Amino acid sequence: MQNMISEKSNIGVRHFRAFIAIAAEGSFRAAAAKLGIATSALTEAVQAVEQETGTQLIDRKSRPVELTAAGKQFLIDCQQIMSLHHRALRDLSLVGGLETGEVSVAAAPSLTKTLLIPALRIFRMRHPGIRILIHDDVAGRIEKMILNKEVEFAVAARWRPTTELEAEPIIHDDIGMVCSLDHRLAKCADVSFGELSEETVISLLGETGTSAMLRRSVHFPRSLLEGQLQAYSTVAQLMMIEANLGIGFLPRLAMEVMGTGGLVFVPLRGLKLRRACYILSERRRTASPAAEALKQIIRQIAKGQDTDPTR
Amino acid sequence: MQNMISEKSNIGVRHFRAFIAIAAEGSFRAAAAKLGIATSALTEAVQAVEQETGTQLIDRKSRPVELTAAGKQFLIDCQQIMSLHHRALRDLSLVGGLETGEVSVAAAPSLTKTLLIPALRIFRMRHPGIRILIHDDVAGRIEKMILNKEVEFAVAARWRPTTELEAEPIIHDDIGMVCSLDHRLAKCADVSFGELSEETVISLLGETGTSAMLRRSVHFPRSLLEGQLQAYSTVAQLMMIEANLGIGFLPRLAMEVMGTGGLVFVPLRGLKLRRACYILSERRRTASPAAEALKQIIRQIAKGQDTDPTR
DNA sequence: ACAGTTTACGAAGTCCGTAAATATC
DNA sequence: GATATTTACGGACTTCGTAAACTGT
Repeated sequence: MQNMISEKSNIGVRHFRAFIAIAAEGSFRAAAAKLGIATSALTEAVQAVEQETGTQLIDRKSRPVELTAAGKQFLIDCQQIMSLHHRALRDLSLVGGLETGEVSVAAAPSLTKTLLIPALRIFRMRHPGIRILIHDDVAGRIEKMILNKEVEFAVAARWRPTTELEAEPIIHDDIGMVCSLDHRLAKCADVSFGELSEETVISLLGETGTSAMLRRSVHFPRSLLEGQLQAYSTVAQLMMIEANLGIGFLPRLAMEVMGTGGLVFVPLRGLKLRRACYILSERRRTASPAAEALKQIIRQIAKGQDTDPTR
Repeated sequence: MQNMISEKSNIGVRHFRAFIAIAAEGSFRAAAAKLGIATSALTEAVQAVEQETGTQLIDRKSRPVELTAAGKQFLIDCQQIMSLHHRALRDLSLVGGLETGEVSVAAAPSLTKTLLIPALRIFRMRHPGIRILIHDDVAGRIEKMILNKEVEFAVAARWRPTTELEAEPIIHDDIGMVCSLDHRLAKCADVSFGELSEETVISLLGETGTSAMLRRSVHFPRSLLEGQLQAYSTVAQLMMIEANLGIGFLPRLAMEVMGTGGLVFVPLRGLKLRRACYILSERRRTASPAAEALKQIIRQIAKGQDTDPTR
């Protein structure tokens, strides 16, 4: 007798289904009807198991046919296997069908409010079973989180171009002066650097994407780069600006982090600075269906929000 | 999307095996080598699952290929299913392979010692994993035990022919006089009824297979039918005979219940009475492999023991 | 006799191998 | 450019249906 039992066996779910149906119906005929196949197929299936294991499962010498002792034990095993089989495939289908699962995203704070949150509102409605984990952090951290697989993708400006990351541009964000509604320049359509020489500048500590961009611009005055007041976070910076302690240079969307409140965005006259924002993903890694769905919604939202008329 | 997930799905152990191997080896190629099939078969198998569930299991855009989150969960399910699958078929094979299981037999006391016990000695050696349950009882009870499915089969003389029971003759058992070694007739080659007229007869209470047979025989003297001493069981009857309290009329094999001790079997001159002993089974019911194996051994033993030279 | 099961055989589908194309590193 | 995976396609094996033979009530 071959002892390779089940290692290379052809016995599969088909046989289990057949046997379970016969056991349940008490007859090959009824089971065949229930499964929608011919009785000969059932005969063949049961015989295959019996031959392979050398054990009779069903006693046909009685009507109605009756399970042998071994068959009764095997039936329990079959039912358990089929139950697991069913659950495994159903769970898998739910993931693919976006009915369950999880997606974790990182987002720059500036994009969280305008882009990610509106996208999430739609996504939640469409796929209420999917859990979403948001990590909002600064640009440098975000890229690391993707590479560490802590998040599946991110919505952020690009920090340092890496070959490991794929960046799909989705929205453009103008950089300009931000001040309080109460500021003397709040009502201007735009502002020149000459008008700003007396202003208190509130900047961020250390290097950020925006500060790097400003420094790279030959037109932007060096004197305005380092602020008299420096905040650690964008939120602190904006709170100070809102309190009219000074002005700052920020992307428009970053300003909107603070809500519709007392802040005004004033473009810089003669200097069109804009940063591109991207969906950042790890290269050579396929997004989960949930992540892909969320990305798609983000693209839609971004299309509507983008300040670039060429898109 | 079709929601008949797994109800009629073709996903089976083949797919699970393929996926598990790929996950374990981290590569289609290595998995194919391990399973001894072509990589294209693995591609096909994984794609089938992915298509059916609409969920990607493996991220091929990286080397080595990597399971997706859904794939990792599915892997656990696959392993569990395959483990059950393996165990179910192995258990079944063990039963068929007579490595485990149980068989219950009834036997007439007279046949237990000469037939069943020698058979069991062989059976135990060949199939030590099989549990055996022996019910020794009188003929009338034995048949009921078969019909009640308390035992799978019995070794006994036939009691009342029933259509429900199948009787396979295996051994013939001469009926003769049994007396103590110390009895005056103990050394005779045979004995006539005339020599027995003075003897004390020890019989069994009520009707037994043997007494019915003796009564049916026109040559057997009516005076010897009812004993002066009557015992309830064959053992008690034989003990009294051994104590030389009288003689009895019994089948030879029944006498041997008492061991090689102080009893002698003396044929009846001019009267060849013999009972047939059978393997009794329920009609239209297939024996378990263990039962069939035991039956086969019993047949072998019976062949050697049978007093009928025509067999 | 009748209903149920098995056998025989042929059609359709599944599985798997070869080899060429494509993708990743 | 080397290694890995997928695609295309064809042959062998499985699976299943039909119909006839067989078995049990």
